[in-house]
Amino acid sequence: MKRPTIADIARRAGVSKGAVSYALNGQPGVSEATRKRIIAIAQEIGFNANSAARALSGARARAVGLTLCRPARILGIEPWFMGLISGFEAELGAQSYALTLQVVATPEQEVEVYRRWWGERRIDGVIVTDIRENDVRIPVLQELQLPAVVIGGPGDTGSIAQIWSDDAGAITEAVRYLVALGHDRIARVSGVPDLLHTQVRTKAFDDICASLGLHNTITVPADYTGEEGSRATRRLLIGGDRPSAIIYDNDVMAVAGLAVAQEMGLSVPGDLSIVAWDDSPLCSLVHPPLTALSRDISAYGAQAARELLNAIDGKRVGNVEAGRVHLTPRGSTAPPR
Amino acid sequence: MKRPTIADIARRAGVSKGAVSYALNGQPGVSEATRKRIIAIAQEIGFNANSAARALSGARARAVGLTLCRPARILGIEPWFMGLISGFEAELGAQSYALTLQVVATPEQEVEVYRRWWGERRIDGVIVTDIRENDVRIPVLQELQLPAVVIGGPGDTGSIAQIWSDDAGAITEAVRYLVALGHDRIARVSGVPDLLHTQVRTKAFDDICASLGLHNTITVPADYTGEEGSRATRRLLIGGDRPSAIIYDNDVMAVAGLAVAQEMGLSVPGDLSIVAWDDSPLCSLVHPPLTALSRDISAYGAQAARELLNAIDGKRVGNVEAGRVHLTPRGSTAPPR
DNA sequence: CTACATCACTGAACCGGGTAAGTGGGTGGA
DNA sequence: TCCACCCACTTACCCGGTTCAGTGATGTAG
Repeated sequence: MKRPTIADIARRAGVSKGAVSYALNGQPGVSEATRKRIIAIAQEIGFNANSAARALSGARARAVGLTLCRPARILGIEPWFMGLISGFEAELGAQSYALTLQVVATPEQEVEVYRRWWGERRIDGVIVTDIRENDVRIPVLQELQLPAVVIGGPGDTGSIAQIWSDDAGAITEAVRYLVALGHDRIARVSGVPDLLHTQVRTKAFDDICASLGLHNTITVPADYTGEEGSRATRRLLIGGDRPSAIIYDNDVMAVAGLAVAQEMGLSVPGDLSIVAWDDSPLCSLVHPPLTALSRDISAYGAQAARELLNAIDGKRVGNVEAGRVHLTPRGSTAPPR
Repeated sequence: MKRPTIADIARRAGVSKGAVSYALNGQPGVSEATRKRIIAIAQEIGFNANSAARALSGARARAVGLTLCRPARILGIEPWFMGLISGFEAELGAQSYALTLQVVATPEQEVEVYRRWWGERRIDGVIVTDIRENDVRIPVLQELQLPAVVIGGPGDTGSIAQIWSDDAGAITEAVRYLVALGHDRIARVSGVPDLLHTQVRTKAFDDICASLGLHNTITVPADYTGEEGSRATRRLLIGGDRPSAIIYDNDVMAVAGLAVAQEMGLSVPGDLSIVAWDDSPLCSLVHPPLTALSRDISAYGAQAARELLNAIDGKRVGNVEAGRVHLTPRGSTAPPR
């Protein structure tokens, strides 16, 4: 009925609770026979060490934190975060770390949550996403000496580890592919411009377009929602010199863009080619299925979790590039008519 | 540098740590002047009570758990879970409860996670989703006396609180609407048949169809993924007596179904009407936008969190019906040609 | 003027693990 | 034979809050 403690085990085994602690943690100080007996008793009565007591005596909380700072309607529909979370879990679960989640509205609130969590010793480290230029969270993490890994970049995060994928290389590949198909009026609908990875992508897009001698290129900023994706697409398509291909910074906006094109009577890919960034089941769900820049988001998350656990263990962690992004051609891209 | 404790505050205020505890928790036993002084010091040095110490001395862990038992690729794309999580957060955050998440593969693993979390005193209660008939988790929750609320139903959950929405009423409304438009060959692509709410919906669908005298009705089971949605739709559309309308148990399958229809050269809604269950931005993103059964998922989650907090406080919680489901007509439904 | 209640606090025990220091018995080497 | 040393434990204290049983000072009623 009452949840068992090591004292219960000690009593049943006829030893002190110190011995039980040594036995259960694989420490030296007990004989193999006693250890086995103690472990058997623990199993039998379904013992689980009280995490609070453990955390209190200097050990770890065995939990890491993640804050999500996007409106719920984007969090829900974008596969990105859930993919990431699944990846974390795979790694954290194996080490029996728990994941603590908080949805917030602003980066300032994220800072507050970090302070609170760390002050309460609720977590041993945090995973930081959606990093911005001069992100307010970085100095706080350093001040608190709170172990962390940043997903995204590369950018300036001081001593904090970073996991990033080669966004610049990916967008370069996408543009080259479209150019090879014969496109020369390529537009891009980007994510939130404040985010560091948006900036990296925009710069790489401008660079490759310039170096290939493309002039009618444009990046329209949006916010990852379908509504903004539609609006941006409409703006691009009603203009005089309408693009023959659009690259979107997420799958949701790409799907919205496809719907706008269809609504306007344009054929995809005949009149307009579409490339989505971050492939997801959504991309192969629609008709025509969308050509996309794919990466293994779960693996990305797993790697981030691994690095965070290293950082928590005091190991120095530097910048790590996660698995490659590659282009998955599908029905939404073709030579322009 | 070192995170401050109540002992630090006590020293600075020149009182005992007992007094500090009383002051910070609004307990009687200190004068207003002293209380204010202590609170000011706590603020100044950025004090946060160590959650482990608090949990250890009999109090709450101030955290609730949620396990998700679906493949990552569904979790990611379906807005449902993230909407629910946002709803939880709104309520939990206000009471400064944390949400601990675990993604698992089977209901048996969920049981294990519950046992471990509860044994470790990591959580004060759990939110249970995707309830099945004779769900293995129910007896365990009762055995452990772990506070819980079940989302979904209504079904037999013994003494455990339930939050449910009127799925039967909703599907009845959808069928009546389609019949009013002139449809008489209505099909349904359902979610995983083991889940309780799928069974509730299937029974309600069969009942209303029978009572309206519809005979060419069929429910094809699927698993919420786009692939299965496509497959089920294809099966329905190539048959001899093809349906003029299909109701899908989630948005993802509905979008997949739309793509299949388009791919087969059928016009939506001309040749086929489509109704999605659980409205989401995804439904208004595609072309034509999908008629859907809408409910406020976040509010649903918030209510569940509220009930769970009540259950944790030892208040008796019964079955609660969450906000209504209503039909949102959009471009994907029309009278059959 | 005493008896008693109330207030504002203090001191110490307690929660359940982790762990440094201590203890007694057995073994080995000189 | 004696000492040193190791093994297998036990003892006791620590972590940082909460809480209960005092305690001295003050107020109040009889």
